[in-house]
Amino acid sequence: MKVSSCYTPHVNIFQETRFGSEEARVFLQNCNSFNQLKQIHSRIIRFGLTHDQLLIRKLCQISSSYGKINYATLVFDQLNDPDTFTWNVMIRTYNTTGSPKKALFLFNEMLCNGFLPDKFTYPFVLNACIASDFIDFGRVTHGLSIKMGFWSDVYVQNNMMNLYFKCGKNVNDGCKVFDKMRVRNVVSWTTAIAGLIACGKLDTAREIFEKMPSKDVVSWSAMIDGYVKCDQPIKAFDLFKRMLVDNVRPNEFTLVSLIKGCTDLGSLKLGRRMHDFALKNGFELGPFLGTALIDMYSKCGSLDDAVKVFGLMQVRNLATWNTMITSFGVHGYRNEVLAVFEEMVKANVVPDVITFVGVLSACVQMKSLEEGQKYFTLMTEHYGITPILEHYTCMVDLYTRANELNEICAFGDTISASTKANHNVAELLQESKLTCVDEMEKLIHKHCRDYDLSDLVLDHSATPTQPNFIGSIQIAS
DNA sequence: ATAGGGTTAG
Repeated sequence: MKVSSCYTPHVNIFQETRFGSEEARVFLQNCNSFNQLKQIHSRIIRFGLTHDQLLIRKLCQISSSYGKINYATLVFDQLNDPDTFTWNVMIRTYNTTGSPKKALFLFNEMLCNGFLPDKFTYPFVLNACIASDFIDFGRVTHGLSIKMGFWSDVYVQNNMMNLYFKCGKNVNDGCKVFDKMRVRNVVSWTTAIAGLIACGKLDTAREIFEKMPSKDVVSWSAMIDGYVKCDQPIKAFDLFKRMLVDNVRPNEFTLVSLIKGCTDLGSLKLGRRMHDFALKNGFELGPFLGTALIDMYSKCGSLDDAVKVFGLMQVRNLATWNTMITSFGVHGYRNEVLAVFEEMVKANVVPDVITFVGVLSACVQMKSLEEGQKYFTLMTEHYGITPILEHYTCMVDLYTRANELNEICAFGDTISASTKANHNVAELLQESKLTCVDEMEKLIHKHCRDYDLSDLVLDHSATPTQPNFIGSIQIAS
């Protein structure tokens, strides 16, 4: 046995014996992982360099950039004199790690300690206000930004507009901000369009869209998605065709909206067409695109294709699993529902309320009280999920079949206590009958027309690496 | 270092 080939010497990134502020700075500059950062940090402590505020600030900033908010907070607390940049970094990281309220607390602390925000601080803070649904905090910030002279910054104004549209659902205030802006960029226009679409002002949004001096993918996608959301998929596809003519390359967002439009139309033909478009143009089957396709195929009647897409997906998220589970359920494949559920658990994906609606419904289809009880207990005790009306409805169904009167009565009390008066169980049950395939088909024929994209000519030889690949798509005249 | 658009639901 050759010992030498097995022996790998321990690699130490710190070869120098001397480790001063200068060396630490260089190491931090070249640091490219959180683990390395921790090693450098421990060196800094061991060599007594913690008095160097610049080093500590850098440590804080870099750990933030890795999203390690707890670590960053510990470091931040050791700073005697954090600069505005570092405050900003901390506020942003609290936002991106899902604690927008803490971001606002930090902003408050920043002001109390006499630190002045700069033009970067406001966008972070406004985002935190939106995420926390704190419109009043946002208004105060608005006033502050004016007092401090940062009002004219486009970033500040765009975020302000977003606050009023999104958080306050306040069309007037949002539009006021937009009107008052002297300089607008694509984001300003798109924010206004998206804001108006939430508030239901689709026509006004379209007017602004047409006035836009230059539109990018996001602007087109926002408008397209608006039509899909407002139940006007045909208009969405018309816009999509115009977008291609304008040589704007669609992205995953655009396609997901359009596929949703196919689902709403119930058009398998158009859905396949969009899938084909995605494949031919080299789109990856990411969790959003894939999930939208699974849902489309399932609801348009082709469970086989839904399963195929699911099988091809490299990255799946919770919605992907839920959609597959629900799809099997709707099509009556209860054993598959449970199989997919077990696979999901094995893949370490934590199920949620929706997952168990699918799972318990499958138990009802199997008429298996035993399975139902098993999963109900798993849901409440192992996953700590509070049951919703749909879960109770399944359990009542199972207990009724088994003639377990005591259980039914117990559930009856729970349901009465936990649901609002306007929840009508009978209505829900009535609606659920629509999932029977015959009814679905009737509905589709009644309400949906097959929209044809045959005038859209796709060049199959186009490859995603060609930057101007859209140029190969023509609209036949 | 900052901003706008997306999928699932008995």
